[in-house]
Amino acid sequence: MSTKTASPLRETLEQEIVTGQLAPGTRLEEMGLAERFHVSRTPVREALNQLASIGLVEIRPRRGAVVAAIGLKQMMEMFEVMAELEGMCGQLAARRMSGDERKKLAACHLQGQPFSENEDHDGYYAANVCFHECIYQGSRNAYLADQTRALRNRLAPYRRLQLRQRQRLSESFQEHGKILDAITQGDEARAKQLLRDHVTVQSGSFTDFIATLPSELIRNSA
Amino acid sequence: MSTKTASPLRETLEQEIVTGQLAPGTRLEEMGLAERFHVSRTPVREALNQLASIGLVEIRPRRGAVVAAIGLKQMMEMFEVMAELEGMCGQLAARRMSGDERKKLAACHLQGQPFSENEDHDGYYAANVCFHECIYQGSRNAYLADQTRALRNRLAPYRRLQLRQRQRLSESFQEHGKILDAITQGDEARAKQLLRDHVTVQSGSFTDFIATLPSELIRNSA
DNA sequence: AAATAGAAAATTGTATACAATTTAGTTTGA
DNA sequence: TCAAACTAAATTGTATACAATTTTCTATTT
Repeated sequence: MSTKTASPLRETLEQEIVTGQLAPGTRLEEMGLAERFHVSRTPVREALNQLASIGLVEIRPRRGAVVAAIGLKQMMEMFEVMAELEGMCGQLAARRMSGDERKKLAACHLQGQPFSENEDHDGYYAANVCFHECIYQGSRNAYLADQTRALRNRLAPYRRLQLRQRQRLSESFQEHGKILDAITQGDEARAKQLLRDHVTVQSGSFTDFIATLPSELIRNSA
Repeated sequence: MSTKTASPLRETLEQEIVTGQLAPGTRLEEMGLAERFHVSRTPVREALNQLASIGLVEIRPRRGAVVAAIGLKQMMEMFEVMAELEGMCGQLAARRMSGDERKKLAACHLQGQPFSENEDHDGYYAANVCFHECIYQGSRNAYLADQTRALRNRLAPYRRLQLRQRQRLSESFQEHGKILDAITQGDEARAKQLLRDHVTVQSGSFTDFIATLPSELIRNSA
């Protein structure tokens, strides 16, 4: 909505939430944010509204805004949807990607190799985003890409922790290799299945994933 | 966000957009809406923000808000996603619905029969919503249900027109019957496929659908 | 007469002021 | 000493005022 003030504000907060700088459950007081960004409460409220609409913050009427803490049930639900959307992206990408796009995807993949070998989590995280972004674009469905990206961002604070597990990096990299093959060969069904699995169970059991999450990040009674 | 004022305002506007009372492309001036609802511009802006986040209105910075007009390309993209989400709902519903829920779905289905036979479009539309809502609930995935419902609402102004086509009602009713069967029998794959087709091509060609849309409703250059 | 430039009006974005509700702190009672 | 109730402070929701940009209308020139 707002152009000059509220928009950068939204982006900054979104970034901090997605990266985990602002942990789920953190209170977001309008006055505090207004002072921090040297603006009035009005654009702050707009930004919070927008973040609430994405689901990144939760606004309880008359009781302020907090960084959204996702309950266990809801998180499983979101991963279930995420898997399907990622799978769909992969399927469409396998069908529709141009030759150049396939080459670029391969390049993105290789770019992650050194990070994977050196266990550079932050580096691999960036390469990982790039790889998946390529697939989103390749689906040739901008709306699907937007939705999938939004959900990925919303789950990012949790997925990020997951990638910190030992050996998760090399596993992820190997899976990317298989996905790249399937897409390169135009094998829609296989690309879909691989991407679905890649996201959901992340090659290990979902229970393992849950077990590694700090309990503070999970809302207890929701 | 806001409780007393902005929330009902949002619901009213959303309803009017979804039902087509406010046609795509209609300008939404803040002052005008403020006077109409006897409130200030502040809650109006909040409501518009929320509607923009759902995608029901488009806000161009410094240039006001209009009811979102979906371009042809984007509409096809959204239908593609919608089909997948509906199919997923059907698949999960076939797997997870309780006996009672299946009975309720059957009841919803039968409820639409008279409307279908009498060509009562408004009546059938309501029954149709009920039928699909049952499936959403049955997926036991509240997040998926929310997303699917939101997309359905966003496409509602266009789908509504489609249902007005001759014989579309009885076709839809017959398809519902098959879907009900698949879900009742727990045939996940078939339920998924049937619901996918039900949404997308709507049993006829997508081109036919496009051809029946008034050109005013489609944004020409986007 | 048409087109362009300028000015005025209207509309959006932001800030501030006010009202209402919630939360926290203190006091009083059992 | 603990609990409950009342008061005060803080925070959110709404309204209004002001600033900035866009749009429209008019006037002048070609």
